[in-house]
Amino acid sequence: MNARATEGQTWRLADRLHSAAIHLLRRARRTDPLTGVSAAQLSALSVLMSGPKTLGELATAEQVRAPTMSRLVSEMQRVGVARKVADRHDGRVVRVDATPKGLRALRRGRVMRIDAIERLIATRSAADTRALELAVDLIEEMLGARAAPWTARRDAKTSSARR
Amino acid sequence: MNARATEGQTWRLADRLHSAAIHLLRRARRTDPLTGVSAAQLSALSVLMSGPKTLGELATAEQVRAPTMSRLVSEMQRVGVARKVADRHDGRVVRVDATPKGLRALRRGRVMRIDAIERLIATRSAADTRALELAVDLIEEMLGARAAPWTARRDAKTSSARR
DNA sequence: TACCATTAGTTAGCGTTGCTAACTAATATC
DNA sequence: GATATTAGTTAGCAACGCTAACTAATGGTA
Repeated sequence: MNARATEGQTWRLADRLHSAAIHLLRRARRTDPLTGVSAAQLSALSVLMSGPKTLGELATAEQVRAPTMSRLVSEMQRVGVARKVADRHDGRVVRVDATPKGLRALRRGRVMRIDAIERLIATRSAADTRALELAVDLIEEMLGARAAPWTARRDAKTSSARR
Repeated sequence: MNARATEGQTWRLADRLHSAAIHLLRRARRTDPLTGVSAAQLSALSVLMSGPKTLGELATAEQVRAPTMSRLVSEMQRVGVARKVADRHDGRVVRVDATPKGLRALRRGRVMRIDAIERLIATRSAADTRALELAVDLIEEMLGARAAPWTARRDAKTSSARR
C-alpha cells in the first residue's frame, strides 16, 4: 500500500468519524428539552459542577466571549440554577456557583444523554465494547485530553489505560 | 466481574464517548467561518448535494420546522448558494437546488473539517487507525447505519430546545 | 500620592437560527 | 362546489453568538 492510498484512507476515516460523532450527538441530545434548562446552561452547569468559577473562567471553558457568558449567567441566576457571588479579595471578579436546583437539572440531563448512548452500547458484545473503549482512549489522546464541557472529565483511575 | 459492575462501566464508556464526540466536533468546526457560509447553510447544502429537494424535505432532513427552513433557503438564495424553483406539477411545492457556488462552499467547508480531523489521526500509528476504523463501524451500526450527511446540525451547545 | 495601564465584567446593539401562530395558495376529497 | 388538507410564507418572539464601548477595581510606578 503506497503512501498516497494510505492518505486517502485516513481522510475517509476522518470523514466517517466526523459523521459518526454528529449522529451520535444528535441522538444523545434528543432528551435535552426535558430538563427544562437550555443546552448552553446545561453545559455551563457542567463546568460549575467541580466548584465555583469566575465569569471569565467560565467563558474560557465554554469557548465563548465574556459578554455572552455574562448574559447567560444572569439568565441562569434569574431562573435559579446559578448564583453570582462577589469575590471577597478582588472587587472586579464575579464568582459563579451552581445552585442545588441547577445541579439537579444537570444530573437529569446528563443521565438522560448518557443513558441514550448506553442503550446503544448495551446492544453490543463485550468485544465491541472494548473496541469502543480503545477508540475513546485514542480520541481523548488526540485531542489532548482537555477538561470536558458538559460532562466532567472522568477521573484518571477509572479511565482505562491504553492497551 | 458481576453484572452491576459491567453496567457501571458501560455507562462510563457512554459518558466518555459522548464527551469525545463533543470535543471532536468542536475542533472540527473551528474552520467553518472560513467558508463564508454559515453552519446551518453548509448543513443544508450537504443535503442538497444529492440533488434538489422540496422545502419540506429539507426541513425534515435538517430536523427543523418549515418556517425556519423557508427563511434559511431565502437567505441562501440571496447570497447565491441555492435556488428556489417552482414545481411544474404541484403549484404549492418549492424545489430547492444548490448552485455551483454553494457546492464549492460545501466542498471547501467539508474539506477543512475533515482535514482538521485527519491531522489528528495522522499523528497515530497504523494500529490506532485500525482501532478507530473499527469503532466507527460499530457506531454506524449502533445508530442504524444511515447514509451519512457529512455536516449537519450544530451540536448541542448551540441548538435551542425544541418543543 | 497621583497617574495611568490593565483586568473583569456589563451594557448596547446587531445578526443568525430556532420556535409558534396565523396566514395565503394550491390541491384533494366528498 | 364546498370543505379539508397540504406546502410554504410572514410576523413576531426568544436564545445565543458577536463586537464596541463603557464602568469599576486593581496594580505599578514616578
